[in-house]
Amino acid sequence: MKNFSLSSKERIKKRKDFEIIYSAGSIVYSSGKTIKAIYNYKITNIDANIKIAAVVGKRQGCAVWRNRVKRLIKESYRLNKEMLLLECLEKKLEMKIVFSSPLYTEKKNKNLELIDFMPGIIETMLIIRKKL
RNA sequence: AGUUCAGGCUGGGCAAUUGCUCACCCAAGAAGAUUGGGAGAGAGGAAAGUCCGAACUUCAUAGAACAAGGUGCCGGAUAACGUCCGGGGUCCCGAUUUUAUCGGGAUACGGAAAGUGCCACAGAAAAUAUACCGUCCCGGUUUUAUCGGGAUAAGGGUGAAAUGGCAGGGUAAGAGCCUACCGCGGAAAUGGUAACAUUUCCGGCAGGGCAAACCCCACCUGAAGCAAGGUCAAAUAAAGAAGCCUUUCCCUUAAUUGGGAUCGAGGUUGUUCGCUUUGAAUGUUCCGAUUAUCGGGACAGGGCUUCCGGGUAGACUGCAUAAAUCACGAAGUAAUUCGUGAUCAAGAUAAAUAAUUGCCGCCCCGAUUAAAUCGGGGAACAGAAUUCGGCUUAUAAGCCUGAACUAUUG
RNA sequence: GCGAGCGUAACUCAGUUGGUAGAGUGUCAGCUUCCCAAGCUGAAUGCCGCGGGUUCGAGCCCCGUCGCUCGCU
Repeated sequence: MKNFSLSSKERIKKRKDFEIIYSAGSIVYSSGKTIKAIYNYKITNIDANIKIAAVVGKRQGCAVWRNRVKRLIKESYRLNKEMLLLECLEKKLEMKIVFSSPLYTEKKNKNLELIDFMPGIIETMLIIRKKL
C-alpha cells in the first residue's frame, strides 16, 4: 500500500457507518477546538484499515468554500496518515474517523490555507494513538 | 484623451512532484473480485436562483363544456415560451429648428359605451351632476344694505382628478348658443399583410380615473416529476406449496408450562472414548391384533429442509450523439433557417476535477529612472448532479462598439 | 433535485373593498406607599426585510431579490 494515497477504500461512504460513528463514537478536540474528530474502532482479522470522512455543516459557507475545506482536511490527513496506519495494522483494528471543523465559517475565514488545518489534524491523530 | 450611460466579448497560461474520478489497453489472477503498469479525458458565464418553456418517464384520459391558473398593440422566428427580432402607438431626454424633423431611451400597451364596485381628507358637487362665494334680472322691506323668487356655469376657492381648450361674435349676465382652429366621436377613400397613418366628409360634444379591483373578450394549459421510471435482489419476519420427521420414562403445572434421565443429531479428533452444543407437542378418529397395551393409516397442530411470489437494504440502469459544437457558404433588415465539412469534448453519488512549488503574462504600490530593472502585494462572482432553450441575479480586471459631456491641440 | 410558508416596536403577534400603523409584555417618567410589589396615568420606540413598478396615494396589488423555517428518500 502506498504511503500518501487516499483511495475510495479509505473513505467512509455508507450511511450506516456514519450512524454507527455518531451513536457510538468518542470525540476528540484539538487545542483551540479548530478540529473535531469522532472515531470508532473494532478488532477484525480480515480488514485492518482506517476509513475517514470530512464533514462541513451547511450553514458554514457556500458550496465552493465547503468543498475547499473538505479537500484541505483530506489533504492534511493524506500527508500524515502513516503515524496512525502502522499502529492499526499491528493491532488489527478497523478504525473509522470523522473530521470536522465547526468553528470556521465563510464570513470569518474567507481564504483558508493548508497550514490552518495541518497542526490540528496531527494533534488529534496523536491523541487517538495514545488512547489505543 | 478622460468621465458617464447603453450594448457585446474574455473570465490568465506553461511545467514539475504527490493525490482523486472515469472509461481503455497490457500483466498477475479461477474471476468483469482485487493488485501493478501504460497512455487518455476531467466544471461555468453564470454550473446559482428554480422564475418560465420543452424533451423524457409514469399515471389518468370517448368527446365537448365549465371551474382554476396564465398570457394580452401588430407581424415574424422557434420544438415551445411570459423568450428573441422587426414594426406601430404613447411617454421621457437631447439636438436642430420650431411645432415639425432627427437621434437615444422606457413601455404588463386588449376592453371603462356589457355589468358591478371604489375614489380617504378637503370641497357646493367625486359621477343620474350640483349651486357655497359670485354674476345678472324681478319683487318686498329698508335705505345702500338685507330678504325672497328666478336665470347662469364665465370667474373664485378645494383636490391627485371638476363635465372639452382658446379666440371672436352673441347676451340682462352667460353658456357649443353660433363660427374658425385644435381636441374628441363616427363614416368613407388611399397606403400598409397588420397594428396604424394620412386625407375628406359628418356630428356641436356623447366624454373623469382605477381592470398590477371584481369582471368581459381572445388565446394557451391533464397531473406529477430522474427522489420520474425500469432491471437484479441479501438478511429478518410472515403467507402459500412439496418432502421428511414428530423415541421412551419420571416429576411438576390451569396449560401444547417448567425440569431431569434415556435416546438421536451436530462440532472437536485420523478413529474411539471424553468434552461440548442442541432437540419438537401432542390431540382426535379409523382399521387390525389383542383386550394392560402394541402396530399401521387419516385429519388438525408442531419442527426441519427446499421451492414460489412480493419487494426493503443495496447494486445496476435511466446517463452522456444531442432541438449538440465549430468553420465556411447561401437566404433574410434581423431573430433565425438551409447546405457542406470537421469534431465528439466531465459523468461523481457522504458526491472526483485537488495540494505544494517554479517561470511567464496582467494590475497596484515603492525605489532608481530614457526605455526598462529591482523589491513587495493582489487577481472577482462562484462548483456540474437527467438533458436542452430562455429569463433573472452575483461578478475583480481587461478589450471592442455607439451616444452624451468635459479638456487640449489643429 | 422537487415542493410549500414566513419576514411589522427591544420580544410575541394583530392589521382586507388600498386612505395619517395597533395590542400585550418590556423600558422610562409621574401618582399611590414609611419602602417595595401590585394598581392607576402618561410618554418614547417603526425606512412594515431590501429594490423597482401600478396608483393621486402601497404594510396591503404586481415583479425581482435577500434571509429564515418546514415537507418529500
